[in-house]
Amino acid sequence: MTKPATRIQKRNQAAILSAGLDIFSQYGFRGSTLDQIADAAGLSKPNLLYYFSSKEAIHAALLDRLLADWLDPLQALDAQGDPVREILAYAKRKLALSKDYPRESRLFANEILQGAPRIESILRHDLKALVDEKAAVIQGWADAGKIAPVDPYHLIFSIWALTQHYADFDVQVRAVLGDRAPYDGAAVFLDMLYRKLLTP
Amino acid sequence: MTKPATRIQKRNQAAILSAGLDIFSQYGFRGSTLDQIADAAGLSKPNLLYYFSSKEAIHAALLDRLLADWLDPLQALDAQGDPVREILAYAKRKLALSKDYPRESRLFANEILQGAPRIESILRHDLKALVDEKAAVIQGWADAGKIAPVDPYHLIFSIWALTQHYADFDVQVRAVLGDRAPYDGAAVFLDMLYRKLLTP
DNA sequence: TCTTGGTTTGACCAGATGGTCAAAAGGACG
DNA sequence: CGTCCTTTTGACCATCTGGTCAAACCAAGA
Repeated sequence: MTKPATRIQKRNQAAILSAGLDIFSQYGFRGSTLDQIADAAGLSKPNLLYYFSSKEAIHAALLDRLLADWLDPLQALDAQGDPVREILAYAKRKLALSKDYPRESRLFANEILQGAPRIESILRHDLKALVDEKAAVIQGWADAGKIAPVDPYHLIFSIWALTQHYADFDVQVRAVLGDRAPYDGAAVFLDMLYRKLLTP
Repeated sequence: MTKPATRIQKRNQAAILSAGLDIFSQYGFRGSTLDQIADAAGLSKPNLLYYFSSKEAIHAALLDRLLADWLDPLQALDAQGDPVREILAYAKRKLALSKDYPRESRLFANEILQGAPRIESILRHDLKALVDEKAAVIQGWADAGKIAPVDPYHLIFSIWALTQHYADFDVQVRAVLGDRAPYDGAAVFLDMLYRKLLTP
């Protein structure tokens, strides 16, 4: 029996979550302050705490929303599909996530860097189970000779690393590339890399 | 005419830097406190401030020490050597850095995530110059047909991403792999990946 | 218009945080 | 032992930080 959120509630909650994402993704949980977030959201601190009961609550809401979207692309890897195409498509989806949701990627990176205190159990259970399942699929493809015999776990790690790098290390990438756009070259490079790696 | 550091100075400065590395690499600059660092170093806060004039000073000393070691492996990439062997050796050196100095890797990651306020100019100048130089070398190898025609910048990014991932996302990697050792499989995987990618 | 419930705010609080300082304690060396 | 310089500490401070609360403000329906 939860009452429907009012127009103002929706607007302010969205503003707070966006502001929280800005701040938390840059400074991590401990390094972020409610004043910063309230400022970024255009609200006073007590007003912010009217919508979320604590700093923790904002962070938790963001992590919740993140984790679903984060595991989704791997979930979609289809054991019945064409192996190389499936893996390339997964890499492409992850790269698109980095491009379109870099703040979410950095929020996740910050959480992991701090030792993942709030999501370690999710990593240990949900994430591990999902990766185990998909690794078995990839191992099956390798055993059947449909792709080159690669360690499926490190293959998945490599996709995470290569795609998230462009969001997490954005500042460094741009410092090196100057005014050239990162993501076009990245897409071409990743396509070639995985095509050559996976061809038996 | 700087006086030579005493035995006690050396011991305490080393303890402070190690403690600072522990804390800063986990929580970032803003999220770390002097009390935490003093605790980890086994000193009182005023005593800590007797050796380093401020929180900033500890952090700056760590970044200084880091950056030299960080650029070194790429510097060693030899235009006269065998192309594939040189690039593989670079990847191997970076992977060894991740394995042996994970705290340094995470310190760097934290700094970049926060927008690299303290090292952006170094990235823009020193790092960019070094990468430009080595990218030209790799481009030359590609043009000469000695390696496959890959974008040298994204090749270098990929080495950074793939190696640092094991240090920066250590918690996640271990959560997925369970008790299996990450670095042995990683070395084999990276070797195969770059061998297949670079073979013309 | 009045009422009612959601919304916003200023003032406030306890504890944390970066940093200071004078004084005490320790070590090395004649 | 006495001296001098280094090292350590307890007490302290201003500011920041997460969070509370009562009161004021506003929007919308009766």
